[in-house]
Amino acid sequence: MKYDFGAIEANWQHRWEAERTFGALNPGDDKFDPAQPKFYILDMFPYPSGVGLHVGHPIGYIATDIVARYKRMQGFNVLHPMGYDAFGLPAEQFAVEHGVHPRITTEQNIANMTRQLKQLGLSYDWDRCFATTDPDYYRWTQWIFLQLYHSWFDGAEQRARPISELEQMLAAGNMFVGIGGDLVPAAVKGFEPLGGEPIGTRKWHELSSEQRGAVLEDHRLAYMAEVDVNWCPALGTVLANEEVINDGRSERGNYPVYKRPLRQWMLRITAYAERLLDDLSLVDWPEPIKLMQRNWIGRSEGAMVDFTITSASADGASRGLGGSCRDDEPGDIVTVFTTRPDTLFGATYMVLAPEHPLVDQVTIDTQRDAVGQYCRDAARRSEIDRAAEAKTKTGVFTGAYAVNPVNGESIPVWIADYVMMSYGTGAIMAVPAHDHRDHDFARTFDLPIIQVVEPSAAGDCDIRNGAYEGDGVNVRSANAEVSLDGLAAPEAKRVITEWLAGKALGRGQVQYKLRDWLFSRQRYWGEPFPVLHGPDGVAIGVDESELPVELPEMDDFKPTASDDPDALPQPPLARAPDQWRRVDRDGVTFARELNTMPQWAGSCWYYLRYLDAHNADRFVGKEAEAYWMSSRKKDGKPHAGGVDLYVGGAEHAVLHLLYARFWHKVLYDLGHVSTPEPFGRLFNQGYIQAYAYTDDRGVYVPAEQIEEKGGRFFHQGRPVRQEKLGKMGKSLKNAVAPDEICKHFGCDSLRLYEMYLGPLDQDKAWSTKDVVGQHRFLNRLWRNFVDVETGKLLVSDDPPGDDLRKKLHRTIKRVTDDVERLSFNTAIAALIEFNNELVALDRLPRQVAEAVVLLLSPMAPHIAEELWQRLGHDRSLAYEPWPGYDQDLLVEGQVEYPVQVNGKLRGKILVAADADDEAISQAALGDPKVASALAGKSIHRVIVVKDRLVNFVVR
RNA sequence: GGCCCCGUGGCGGAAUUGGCAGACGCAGCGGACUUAAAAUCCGCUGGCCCGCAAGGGCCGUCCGGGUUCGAAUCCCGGCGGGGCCACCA
Repeated sequence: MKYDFGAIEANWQHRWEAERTFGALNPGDDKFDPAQPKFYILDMFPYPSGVGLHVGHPIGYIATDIVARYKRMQGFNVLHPMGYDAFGLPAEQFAVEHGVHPRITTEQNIANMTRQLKQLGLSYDWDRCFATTDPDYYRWTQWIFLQLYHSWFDGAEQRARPISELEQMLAAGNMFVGIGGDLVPAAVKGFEPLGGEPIGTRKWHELSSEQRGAVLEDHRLAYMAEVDVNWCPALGTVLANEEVINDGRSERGNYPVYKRPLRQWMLRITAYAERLLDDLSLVDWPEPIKLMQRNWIGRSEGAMVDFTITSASADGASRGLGGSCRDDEPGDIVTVFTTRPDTLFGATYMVLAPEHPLVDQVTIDTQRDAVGQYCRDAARRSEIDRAAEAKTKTGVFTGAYAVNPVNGESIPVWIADYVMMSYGTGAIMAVPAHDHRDHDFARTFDLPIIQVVEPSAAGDCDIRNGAYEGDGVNVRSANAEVSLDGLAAPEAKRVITEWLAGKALGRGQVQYKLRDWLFSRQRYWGEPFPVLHGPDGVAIGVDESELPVELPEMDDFKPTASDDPDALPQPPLARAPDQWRRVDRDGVTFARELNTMPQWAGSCWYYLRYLDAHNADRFVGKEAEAYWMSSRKKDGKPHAGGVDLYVGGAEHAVLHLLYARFWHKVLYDLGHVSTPEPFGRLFNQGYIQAYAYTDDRGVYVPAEQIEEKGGRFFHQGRPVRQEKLGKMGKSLKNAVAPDEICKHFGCDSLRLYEMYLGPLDQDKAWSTKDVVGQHRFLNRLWRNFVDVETGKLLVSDDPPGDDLRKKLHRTIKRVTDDVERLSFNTAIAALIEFNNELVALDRLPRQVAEAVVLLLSPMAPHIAEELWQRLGHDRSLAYEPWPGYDQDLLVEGQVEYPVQVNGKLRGKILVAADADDEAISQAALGDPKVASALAGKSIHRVIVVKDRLVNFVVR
């Protein structure tokens, strides 16, 4: 009886589904065993794409499936779910292309992908499956949005709190509202911000209701604000910073993106910058991903420094040390952020970003036309153009001067697009001697360059050839009150920052690159905001009882795309029926928010919904959440808890993974989840790549139709060129569907092949012809168990011989260790090697046969289940205990030692395992080859490394 | 330009801690079975050299240096490939 993988795989997939073999039990369920440890293993869920899966997709799914099956056999209560991230641009674009409603195409795509996933024998608990587009799901996405909307971030306590508590504190007089809307705790008596002037704090009862609303709005974690957003006309929507790549193109589609001031929904992720940074120390993630998040958050320490602006006609230098003169004629103050306050004495000019709010105010009349022209040009260009022109510095003089507060020097104020409004204060002090960008600019416009740092290492540093940005000690850095001369940078920074703070001219400042998250999209296929706008323009959250706010049915759901940068975003929901858009509340007509949430909203919390996927009363039940998310580590160290193993591609390093951490922390602060981090351990699998082929016009031809002859490649008889390896997909025409492979070789072979390709975290090249190797292995294994002629089981009840038993136990150890460290390629190699040992046997001892089947089962579950059944078991092996090994059997009676002479291998000896060093070296000396290599030489030193080798050092 | 990762046979890779380089698989070659092919099975397979053979020698983990009794592994300097960021003050 041959190995009929087709019938076997279909049969077992059917049985698993019928018997609900992989259903996970929650606390409170029948037969739930609280003594079992839990293991939550999660894949990044896919978009239900129209073309379905190619063989590159499931590499991570197969890996997690192996771990899930292995953990079940280890006695864990395993949660291994799957779902679909179905809102968003790809689904909508697919629907638009096919002229079918996205709900329909999404459903079809989900059905097809589910079929494909099931065909791979993945042990998901399908009962917990959902799509982010299900109203039962996005109801809770909207609910979480409302939690954000109804919360504020308490900076003093570094946590989110209900906005009602802020209102109470303000009303009770425990908190004052500062001039800029900053909250000032009443406890800080005599609080004085910059400038040393008494702050105009107002009490809550002194504010009008509109002002109160505005103050609250200013502190909500979800808020509307007019900000410079990334507007992508070609996609017809605005985008988050994280969705804009190369500083000026959309991540999706690679279209140009323009900065436009627009009123949009924002999420206050910046409030969490410090915690998002700090808590990376709690999680077990790949270092490169942590680094990318750190870089994205972009913490830097420096100082804010105030410069007073004077007009060109005023004699700036006569004003003396800054600050003291402000009382009589308070000129405009421009605050700059710098990470190099130690170089303040070398600041020879100042630059404002073209978008800086004070540009108009500081510009003198004779420069107004030039400045206006320059700013308009800068605004018209997309950021990518600005980046492309980065080589040459451009700028325009405002005619104004600023007073350098440390030395009273009057320095010119320029406008230049190399300063970004989006970072720091949008204004810089320029130190051309010690910053290469400032240096370039100063050269271009012939501005003075003053060196204030002397390189500590004696060497010729000519500041006229370029900026010196390295270490050194300060020179020419003293005024009547403070001197930095002779100090190294860290000390100089500290001294000058203290001096500035003492004079109320500046203060130390921690700055982040992270921006608030732009959360509106002008799309149809997304979660509607649970928000209503009143006739007075004030937004209110809808009542929780009214959730979900369902998407209206619409025939025309297309986004309004344009190639005109000046076009304005048009949400498709503006075309929704009146009865959806208008809502009556107590006789007042409210309008629904017409934007929708971005793609990322649904994936920010899906891992929580799996825990309790059918809960109609809460986004997740408290008990289920506490059980599945709890930390397994009991070593007393702080640990993130959360998902025990999260596997997915590295492309989500700063998008999904940062957003989800942010939402999770808000939910944590509000008491809705029990762990500070969502994903305790993260693993990035590599991509499967494949060769692509181009014809003589450079057009890609389908890789599956390529024939190879003598190292050359042909498509329909014509020679084609093999391109570099690339990610599988439509554009390179190099995708291979798993369906084909399953049909030819079976999915067990496919699973083994994908895992055998190499280390899980590396990119690997697909080669269809190589799959046969794993297929041969399974055939060989089958023949070791089953007589192909008669179908009889080739198993005996005799115990295995000592030698075989040792080999078995060594194999158990190898496979166990390898699976533990996700090294599936070597685990499979160990099984192949052991199986090759079995070929020589007429009959397999039952003990050996059962152990081999169990060891193989996580990787090739179908053939394993079939053999397990033939070995006489009626139940699935999914919950059979994982084979253990006997330490004693791993120890050999005799150990083989390689013997080296001066590090070169000269012979091998067999020595009793308990032999001492002396006996080992004597045995080595007794080896004829070693003896001849040593002949005539004097032994200088003998190195014996236990269980490793012997090395004679001779002269 | 900055930061990070990686370079091992014809190919994918193994070598978990500085200790026998090339496990395992693909491809290739030779053989068995077959009318034949596929499938399957057995053997060989890093390079160069000596030998009829058994066997033996030298070289070898991108290149050049270094540390060490000993380096694919650690350090320094190149070269090549990949990733992330990119006027972030």
